Amino acid sequence: MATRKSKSKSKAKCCAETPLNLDGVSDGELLARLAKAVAHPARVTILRMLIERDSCVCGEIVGELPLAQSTVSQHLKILKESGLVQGDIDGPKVCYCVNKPMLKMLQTLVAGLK
Amino acid sequence: MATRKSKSKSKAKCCAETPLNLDGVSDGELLARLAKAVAHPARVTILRMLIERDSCVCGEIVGELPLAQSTVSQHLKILKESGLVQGDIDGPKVCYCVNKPMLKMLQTLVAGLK
DNA sequence: AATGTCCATCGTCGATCAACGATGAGAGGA
DNA sequence: TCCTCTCATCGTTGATCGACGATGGACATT
Repeated sequence: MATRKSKSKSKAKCCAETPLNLDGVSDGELLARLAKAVAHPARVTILRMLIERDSCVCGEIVGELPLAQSTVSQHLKILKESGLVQGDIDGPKVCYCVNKPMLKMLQTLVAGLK
Repeated sequence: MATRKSKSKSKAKCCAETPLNLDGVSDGELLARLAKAVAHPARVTILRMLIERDSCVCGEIVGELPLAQSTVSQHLKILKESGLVQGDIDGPKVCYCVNKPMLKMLQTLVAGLK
């Protein structure tokens, strides 16, 4: 599958949509959680990178950050746990992309502070 | 400077506006900092309380949260350090209010994630 | 002057974060 | 098969957070 690596639908959204189930979480707590996920410069960078390109392989992220691979993986894990990001396995690589509904939720909650 | 006493009971904005000097801080770092300030449910509650009422005495905040006074004071300190909130001494009390330009900045940065 | 109220700060303790190297699991390519 | 590449996870270390009680300072009232 040599064609798989650079081919797989240039701007493809690799990730299936997640319906973002929010169990009994108040929106205050949800805002706090999402804010916490964004509360680190490296994670802001990662998030922006994933937004700019529609999806992104983990290795590219590591390549652009002055951090060890394991550290980047940790940040990605935090972003995934927050729901802002999801990742799908694509062969030996892992493709990450933004969970847009969750990002929208964050934006709505922050915009609602007024 | 005459009546800066405790008579200012009404919805007075007790706080002078701060020009929010952001020296060499990238907007990614700024977003991370502001997000960190919001990244706790108690601080979200405090922020919303300060937004709802135009200003708020510290004691009222303590009265509405299930936390010790010292803990609330810590959260207020974090919010102040982030620039999202400012506090002015008004006699024996301390009046807190939201720094609207900074809140607006947070909203702009989050809304810019797209 | 003495007292009471309001709030910030200190010191502490357990929990979590942030970073790293090392190791391991999967998927291809040789 | 064996090896390489990619990524997640483990284990560790130092720093920071989050909570509390206790202390102390500034101010108003007595």
